[in-house]
Amino acid sequence: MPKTDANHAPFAYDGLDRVIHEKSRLGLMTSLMAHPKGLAFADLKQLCGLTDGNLSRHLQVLQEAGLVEVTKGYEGNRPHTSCRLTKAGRRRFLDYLAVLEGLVRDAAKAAGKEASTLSRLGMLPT
Amino acid sequence: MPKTDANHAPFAYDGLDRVIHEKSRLGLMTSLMAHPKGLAFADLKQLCGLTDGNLSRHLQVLQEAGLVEVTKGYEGNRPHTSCRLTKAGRRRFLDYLAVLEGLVRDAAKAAGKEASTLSRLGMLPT
DNA sequence: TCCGTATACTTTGCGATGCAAAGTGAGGTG
DNA sequence: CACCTCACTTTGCATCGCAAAGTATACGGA
Repeated sequence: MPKTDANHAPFAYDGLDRVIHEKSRLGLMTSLMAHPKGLAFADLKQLCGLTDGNLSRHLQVLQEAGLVEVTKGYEGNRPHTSCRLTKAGRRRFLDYLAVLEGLVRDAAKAAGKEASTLSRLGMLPT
Repeated sequence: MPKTDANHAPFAYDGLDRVIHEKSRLGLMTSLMAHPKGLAFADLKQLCGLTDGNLSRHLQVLQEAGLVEVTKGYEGNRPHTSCRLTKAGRRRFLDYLAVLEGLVRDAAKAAGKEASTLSRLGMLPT
C-alpha cells in the first residue's frame, strides 16, 4: 500500500522511485535497457553525456540499490568496467515506466481538455 | 542548442527541466494542467499528497521559475492562496512532456527488443 | 472575554544529493 | 625516465527536498 492514499492524492505519483527518477540515471537505465548484454563505462559515458565522476557516482547509487550489476575486470591489461541491469533492476524500471506513462497520459488528457494545441504532444518536430 | 551533443549522447535527455522534473512538482504541474482555472492551496495539498511546508516550498520554486502564478487573497476573511499555470509554464510543461514521452518510447522499444512481457507497459502503441 | 482548537500557510534545520574538479594508478610512447 | 592518456574514484561544495517548528488569523465554547 502506498504511503499516500491514491484515492485522495491522485497526483502524488509515489510510485516514482527516487533512485530511478533522476535525469542522468534515467538515461543510464534506458541505455542499459537497450543493451541487455551490458555496456562499458566509456560507452555509457558517451551515450548519456556524463563526466567520469558523475557516471561513477550514479553507477554506485544504482548498484547499491541493486538495479545494476557492475563488473570490474581487465580487458587486455587495461581496467574495464561493464554494467548491466539486474533482473530486479529491469523489473523496477518497467514499473517506474508504467507510472511515468500514467503521468504522461494524465497530463496529455489535461492538456487536451481545453487545449488549442494538443498537436504539440506527440507531433513535436523533435 | 543543447549543452550535450544529442548526436553523441542520445540518452542525455537534457530537455528534462530540473525544476519540473521532480516528483512533487510533476504532480503539481499535472494537477494545474488539469485545472486551468486554478487550484487552492488546500486542494493542491490534497491532490498531491503534500504537507503544508513542502507544498509551500515547491510552489515558491515554481513561481520563481515563472511556471506558476500564485495569487494570495482573502476568501471571506480567511487567507486563500490560488495557483495556476502561467502561459510559459504550460508551454514548458508540454515541452517537458514531449521529452518524457520520447524517453518512455525509447525505453519501451528497448524493452520490446527482447522482452518477454511488454504487456507490463500497458501495451504502448509503439 | 479568555482559552483552546482549527485553518492557512511560512520558516528553519538538516541530511541527502548531484555535479565539477581534483586525485589515483596503470599503460603506452618518445 | 619523463610525460601523456585512459579509466576510473574521491572530494568538496552548493543545492535541494523534507519534516518539524513557527506565525497569524478565525472560530467556538465557558
